[in-house]
Amino acid sequence: MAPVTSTTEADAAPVKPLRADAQRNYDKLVAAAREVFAERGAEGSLDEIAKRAGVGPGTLYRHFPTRDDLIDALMRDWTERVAADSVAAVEADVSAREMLQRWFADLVRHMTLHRGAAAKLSAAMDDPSSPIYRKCQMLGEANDRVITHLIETHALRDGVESRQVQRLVSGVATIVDQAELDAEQAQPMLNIVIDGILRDSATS
Amino acid sequence: MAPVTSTTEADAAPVKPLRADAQRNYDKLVAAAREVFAERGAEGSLDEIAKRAGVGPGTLYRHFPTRDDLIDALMRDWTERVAADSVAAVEADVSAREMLQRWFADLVRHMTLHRGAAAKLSAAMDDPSSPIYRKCQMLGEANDRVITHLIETHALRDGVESRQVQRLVSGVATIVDQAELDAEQAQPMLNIVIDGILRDSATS
DNA sequence: ACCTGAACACCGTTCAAGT
DNA sequence: ACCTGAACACCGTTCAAGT
Repeated sequence: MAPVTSTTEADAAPVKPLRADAQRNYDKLVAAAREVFAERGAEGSLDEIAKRAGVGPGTLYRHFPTRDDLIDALMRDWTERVAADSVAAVEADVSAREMLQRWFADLVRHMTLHRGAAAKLSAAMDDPSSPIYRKCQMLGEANDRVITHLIETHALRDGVESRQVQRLVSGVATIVDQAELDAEQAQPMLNIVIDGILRDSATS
Repeated sequence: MAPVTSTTEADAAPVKPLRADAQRNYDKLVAAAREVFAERGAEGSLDEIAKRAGVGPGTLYRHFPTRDDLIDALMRDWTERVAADSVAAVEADVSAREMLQRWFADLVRHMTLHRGAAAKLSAAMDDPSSPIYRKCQMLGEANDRVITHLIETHALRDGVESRQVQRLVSGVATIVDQAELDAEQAQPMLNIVIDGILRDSATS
């Protein structure tokens, strides 16, 4: 939620500058991909994306050799939003339980960017060769931020590892996505996870 | 594990008898599907399956109008194994924690029958129109058996619902599948779930 | 009643030709 | 340096013709 420092939405990516027409095509492809993935999910037709962007299929391949490269591009400002939410969670003046409830809800929401996104992110978590591996790392760092803070506060059980928590919540996000549940239906599952990592003293 | 009462492996399905050649093709298709799904996962080529079975593509469609009908057929004796494991878990003379550890490991193993199976089962859980919905219900009943037993033993926290537990463990199975983790790597996640549903008194 | 295989549609991917 | 679009390969799905 909190409107943290974020570089201005548009361009400014750390890639070498493109020719004007190439940049225009790049942007149109990303916009078209955002549309198609929103409608059809992560397996939406690449042909359709090229068509909507008004370019030939070869142009799509030149800019994005694989489908995941395209997904990665369309998540450019996503990372910042995730990080901002994790910072907001840590800085909030609430109980450990409430902090986890908010953060996990954020995590699930971010991972269900579009249909199939949660599954892709889950699979990429352990695959450094994936184009979206970096995005997963960022997600991991954001989760680390919250979990580490709670460990330092002695709110969590001994032995709780951030990585395991991330996997587990990713599993919840994937289920929410695949079974087309809405956000509220994730809460009971997340509460079990929270009870599973919170120290007994903090229990209801 | 326990070799519970199971009808003899082969035919004897409750469907109307097929003509001899049709039955032979049916069996060859199921066998070929088992192979291909084992190698390529749940999205393996149907063409390839027909080819390996030595039949035309039309024959595959006659017997199995959708991919999920084929998956359902190949899980015919799967249900019994799942049920048997849940009975064995309940009858085992072990602690609640150990019972859950065994049962959840069984559940994950059964759901990762082949690549993509866990995701399919998770999606079908809330979709009565799915050909494999019945399989999910059976899975649910097996899980109910264990969870209900533990509730009656007062081993679980108040408010724990079998359905939520099933979804959560399905999430773990899906992650295990997608990130290609092996069985042992699921244990830390499952332990969190167990801590999340076990009453405090039973904690390590 | 069941099977075959040609035919069609759709999609991903490549690449020669163009600017 | 980048784009186009034809061409190819592969796959799912249908259906007329056969037995």
